[in-house]
Formats: sequence, structure tokens, C-alpha cells
Amino acid sequence: MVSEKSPPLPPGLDLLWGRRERGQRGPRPELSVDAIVATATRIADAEGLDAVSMARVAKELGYTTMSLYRHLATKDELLQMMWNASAQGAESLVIEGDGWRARLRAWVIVQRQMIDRHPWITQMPMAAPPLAPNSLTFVEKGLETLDGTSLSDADKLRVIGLLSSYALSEARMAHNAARAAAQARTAVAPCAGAGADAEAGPAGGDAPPVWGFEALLRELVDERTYPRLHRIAWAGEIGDGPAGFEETEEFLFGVDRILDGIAALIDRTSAAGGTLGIGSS
Amino acid sequence: MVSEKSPPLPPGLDLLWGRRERGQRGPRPELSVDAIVATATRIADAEGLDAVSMARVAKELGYTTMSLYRHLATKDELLQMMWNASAQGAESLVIEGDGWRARLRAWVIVQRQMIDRHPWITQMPMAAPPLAPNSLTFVEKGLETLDGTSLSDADKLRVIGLLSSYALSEARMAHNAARAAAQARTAVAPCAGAGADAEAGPAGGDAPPVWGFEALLRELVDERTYPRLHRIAWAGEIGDGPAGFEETEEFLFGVDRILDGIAALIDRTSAAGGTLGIGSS
DNA sequence: CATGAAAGGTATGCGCCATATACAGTTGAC
DNA sequence: GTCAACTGTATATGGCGCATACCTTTCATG
Repeated sequence: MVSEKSPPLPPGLDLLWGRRERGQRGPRPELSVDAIVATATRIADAEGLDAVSMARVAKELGYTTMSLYRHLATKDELLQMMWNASAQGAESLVIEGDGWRARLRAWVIVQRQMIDRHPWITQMPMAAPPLAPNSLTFVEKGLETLDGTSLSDADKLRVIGLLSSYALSEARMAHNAARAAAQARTAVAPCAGAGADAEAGPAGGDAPPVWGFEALLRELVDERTYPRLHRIAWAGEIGDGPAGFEETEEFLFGVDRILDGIAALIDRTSAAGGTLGIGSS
Repeated sequence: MVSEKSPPLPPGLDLLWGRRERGQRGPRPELSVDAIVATATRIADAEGLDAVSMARVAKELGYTTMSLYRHLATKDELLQMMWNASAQGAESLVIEGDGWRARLRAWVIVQRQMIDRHPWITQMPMAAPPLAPNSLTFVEKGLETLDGTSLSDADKLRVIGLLSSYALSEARMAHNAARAAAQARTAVAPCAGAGADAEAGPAGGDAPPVWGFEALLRELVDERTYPRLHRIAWAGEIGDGPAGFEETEEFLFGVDRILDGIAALIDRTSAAGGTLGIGSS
């Protein structure tokens, strides 16, 4: 009644939400957005996001570079579609647990696992909040874990956003460290096997010793200007960077701290009548 | 005594820490790393990090592109130097307050303000934890705010990292939104003032209505699949995206939640003897 | 004091990138 | 049947980071 037609959506969102109108004339398309996105995702999984170029994706598909532009307006649209596709299956996700805390904790752990399955997500430009269907489905699931709490809707959304950005930045740090370690390892032996040169060992004397976080701190930080960091560096309490096993403990540490904070907020709002909003100090 | 000479540092760190040895032969350098970094920073402040290219920086300085490579090994080194320079002045920072909570809160707010002064920081690749001198100075100041608490050194470091990554991701979201809004505004009127065309108003009928977050949610989210988001979208409780004034409130909301969580941790560790580490559920 | 190595700045070029444009073949609506 | 719309292709443009090969200036060393 009021208006059947909406103003044009921001670029990319129409595609993301299946609102891009495609004519029916012309040859049947051989390529499809889904195929392009799948190929790009495969490349990114194997070699990182930097390996995803329009030319590379097209070549893997057996088409020319420009053919992709019949289905995607820009590379950014491809990235948005990849990001959305990485969250596929969110709608069938079931999160159970006793109480909001267990559910919310499970939810953020699932989120972290989804990122870890596609580490290139942490390399995404991310020029906007993720308004993709699957991303919003995941947000909806997060809100669901807070059903029955005394939080206002706005606070629920803030809580979800807080945990999401934490999961993303922790995953980014972890995968950066993993990539740096892998790179340092292969820098000495680039790719043995295909070369004609049968020389096995590294060339000469000292191999670069693959600096760890703690070792670097000890090397760089002097006691006078960084007394606390110096003490930490030489105490040996922290492992050599968040790599592998202990990383999940670091992650859960932060999660539980944040959950504690949310619990405090819930206690406060349920003690009072409604939303208190910002309670400082 | 043991060994005066250390193995070579990872690329970039030697420069960052003033350990790059420069010979004395050859002409007096006209360029300097500081000048290059300053120019690059000026460009990034004005036009964003994407505008910073080696060619562009060199041109602004009145030199050729390749001249920069006499002072920096790669563009990544330039970015690392910019990042470090953006935290200059951290050593003279004094954070006062009654109790760890007030001090830590002030510290994270200062961090946020430093990021806001150079929004391009949020566009940085960040392939490694920031092991730059000024960054570590800032971390040291953060640790200082926790002096006297019962936290272990490792937990203090975790707390600082948690707040840092929160400040960074909130700033990233805010500046992404600001950039998107600015872009949508100038998309209609690219740059009035210098053009010969005195036509003031936009060309024809409907200008793109600059979608806000809430408006987009209302457009995209249907009640059946996103019941909670739908309710939130139509309740009008959330403003149209984190833009401007209310954004700092959003930021402080998260800060106070995290501080609540840290307070709970401190209460627990001071009640018990020492570090409890990971307390789950 | 001569000389040669080291260093600063320049000129040119390579390979890769995203993408604009022009074109040829295919299809459906009229 | 014809024309407009549509798909994939070929070619080209401007930008990027950076390797390489210069020439010139400077200083340590003979």
C-alpha cells in the first residue's frame, strides 16, 4: 500500500540478500556466483586471502578474468559473499545449556571455531558491520541465548557485539602468529621436492632461530624503561606467543572475564527494574 | 660476557629499535626515515591508509619512488614505523586515579583517543603483535595501572591485551561507519568548490537516502527468520549505527563490562592465595 | 694524497592487480 | 524474424611494490 518499491540498497547488499534482478534473455550462464565464491573460498582456505585475485579465481574455474564481472560488480562483493558463505549452517545451529551463561559461552566458542575453519576471515577488510543473512542469523542465535535475562534488547545486542569482536580479534592474533611461524619455517626450506637440486640441508651455518614472543621481549626490553615487561619477560611465565594449545586457554580466559562482566550487568538490571544503561566507575 | 652479538632480529624490528647499522661513507642523506614516516602519516591522516603508496609519499617529499628504499626495506616497514610513531608521547603519559579500576579505565580511554587521532591505525594489516618501542611503553603504562592488585603478571598482561583489542575493534567499527557515511555523502556531490559548474543541488530526482543501520535492518530482516533482530529493528531503541556522540557511550559500555569482569577476577584471586588461572563456567 | 668501496638518489622495467571498454556469439520477447 | 538483452572474451589502462642497473658523492684506507 505505502510503497512496494524500496530505494536501492547499498552496493553488495542486494546480491547478498538475493535481490539482484537478472534478466532472462541471453545465453544460459555457465558460471554462477556460487561457483565463483566456492572457488575463491577454496583458494583462501589453502593459501590465504592474499592469494585470492580475480585472475586467479577465474583461472581455477577455466574462464577469463573479466567473466567474473558478469556476476559480481567488484572484488569487494566477492569478499562479502565469501564472508557470508563462511557462516552457512548457522541457521541449523542449536545451542543448549542451563542458563544464559553456559549458552552464551557455547555460542562464542562456536563463533571462534567458525573463524578457525576459515582463517582468512581475520584478514578481511571489513569496511562495514556484517549485514549478511548468515551473519545476522548467527547474531540472532546469540540473542536467543540471552532470552529470559533481564537485559534490554539494546544491551543484548551490545553484549553480542562485544563477544563477537573479542572472538575475532583473538582469532586474528592467533592466526597471525601461526602464519608468522609457518613463514619462518618455510623461509629456510622454500619447497623441497620439485627442484632439480638435490641438496638437502640449509646452505651454511646458522639458521634464523625463529624468535618467539618471550625471546623477543628479552632481547628488546631493557629493565629501566620497561620494568614490568622486563620482569614478565624474564619470569618465563608466558609461553612463546599464543601458538596452538595454550591459545584456547588464553581465549577462554578473556571469554570468562567478559562473561563475568555481563553477569554483573545482569545482576544489576534484574535487581533494579529495567535497563540502567551506562553505569560508570 | 656470554655473547655480545645477537642473532638477526625479525625484519623491521631492527629499524624500529634503532639497531640498523648505517655506514658513514657515501653522500649525506637528504631524506630520513623520520621525514618519510611523517609525510606518510600526514597523507594517511588526510586521506586514509589506502592513499599511502611509496610513489605518493616520495612525490610529496619531492623525491623518486625508489629513493625511499634506501631508508626502508619494504613498505611494511614504513607501516610499522607509522604505527610506532603514532604512539609517540606515551612515555610522558601520566595516569592517575584512585584504585586500579579508575586508572585502567583512564588508560583504555587514552588508548582509544590515540587511535581516534590516527584512524588509519584501524586499517593496518597488523600481521604481528605490536613489538614497537612506543607500543610497549604504552603496554607498560597499562601494567602500571594494575600495580598493587593481586593479579599475576601473566593475568595483568592478558587484561591489558583484552582491553587493547577491544579498544581497537570498537575504533575500527566506528571509523568504518564514519568513512561509509562520508563516502555516501560525497558520492552525490564529489567535491563542490573547485568545479566550474556552479550548479548547487544534486542533479535529478531522488538522492540515495544514506541508509542507516536501523533502516537497513528494517529493510532486510523479516520477522519469521530473525524474530529478535526484527523486534530490535522496529523498536527504535538503537540509533542509526554507531556514529558520533553515542558511539563513546557504546564504547564505555563495553569497557565497563570488561572492567566488571576484571574486578571479579581480582576479587577471586585476592580472596584465594595467588593466581587461579582459568576458572570456567 | 690517491683510490676504491660504500652509500644516496635516479631511471627503467617487471609482474601483478582491479577493472573500463569494445566486441562476438546466444537467447528470449515481441 | 528481428532486436534488445545477456554471457563470455580480448584488449588496454593506470596503479602498485619492488628488482636492477646506473651515476655521483663521500670517507677509510693505501
